[in-house]
Amino acid sequence: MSDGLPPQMGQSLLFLTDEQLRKGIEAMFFAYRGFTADPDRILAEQSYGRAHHRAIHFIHRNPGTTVNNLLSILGVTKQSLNRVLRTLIEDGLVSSTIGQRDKRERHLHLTTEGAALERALSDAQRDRMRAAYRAAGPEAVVGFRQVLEAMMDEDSRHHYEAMKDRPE
Amino acid sequence: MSDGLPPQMGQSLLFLTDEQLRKGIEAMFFAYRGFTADPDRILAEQSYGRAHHRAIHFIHRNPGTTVNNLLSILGVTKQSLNRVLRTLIEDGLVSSTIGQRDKRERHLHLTTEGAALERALSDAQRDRMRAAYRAAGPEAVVGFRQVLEAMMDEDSRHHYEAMKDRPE
DNA sequence: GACAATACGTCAGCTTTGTTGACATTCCAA
DNA sequence: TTGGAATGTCAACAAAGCTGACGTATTGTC
Repeated sequence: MSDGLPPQMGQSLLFLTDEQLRKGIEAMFFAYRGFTADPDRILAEQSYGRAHHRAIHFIHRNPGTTVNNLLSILGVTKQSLNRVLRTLIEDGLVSSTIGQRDKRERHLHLTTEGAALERALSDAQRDRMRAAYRAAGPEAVVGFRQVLEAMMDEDSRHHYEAMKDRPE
Repeated sequence: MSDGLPPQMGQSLLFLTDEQLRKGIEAMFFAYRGFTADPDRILAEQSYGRAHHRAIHFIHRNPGTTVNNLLSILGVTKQSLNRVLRTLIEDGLVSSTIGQRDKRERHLHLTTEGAALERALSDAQRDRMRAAYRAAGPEAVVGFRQVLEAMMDEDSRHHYEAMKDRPE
């Protein structure tokens, strides 16, 4: 064990050492900061926060979604989401319309103004993601997504898969 | 443009489409939830939060670090860090000793008890990361890390690189 | 038609974790 | 030696999460 590795570990499993895993954990931590940095700057100008960004993103991706559905995607309580949603509706970024089939439901859409903010936010976030993709190359991108998908909870994976191949 | 792609885009740049970038963004969002889920459960039992986890992790990785240095790694205000640090010191998980050379500085170490919690937290997080690595395979892991590193801010990358190859 | 369940909104109150501002202590350099 | 910079602490506030309770409208079921 003079090499610091369990003796039964062959060359093929070197990527599973605690050392490698620790690097992955720290990379995830630092990268997530970069991931949110650019949208955060835009949001701060309008005194919105990350919670608003998440709501806007998933309403954009699921036009007409109900509050309940959004709740299960975001994984927060309705009280928490409601606070965010209320300000977005008051500010005219999101519209809430009573359901036709089921009048208890509210269907959520981005207004023109909401879509404009969504675009600004996702442009900023995509720019960084594009730079990272370009720097790392196409094969790295495949691996990136594979590891991320394998890291998700069951629930998250369901939501992710459901939206994954839906056109923009 | 009947394929929905800009005509100048060759096969080699398909991984840079907005569609691909969006999938990466959503994968990052959902994966980060999984990434923090297991430690969060352990922390909740002791009425600690993610901020405590981060402090414990980086004190473990940088024994004897000063508050200021920890501050720049974590990227929060000193007041915010101080609150977390105070509870950890009161609870006997972290020791704070006045600097010999510069008496303004405090040097931070994990106590035996603090190291035990650190172990529990990182074991849980490593388990999930290991499962994801194993599922995705070694080549995917290389790509995963490459994209994450390219996504970091300058500051984060410096901190990451400084700790990267330091033994556990 | 009565009644339980569902969907949504809201009030109140608490926690965690971020922020700014004010302040004490310590060090260093002019 | 003294004034400014650096380090860390206390106080107060804000964003965004949480639980619990409750009201209202609507739907579905017995």
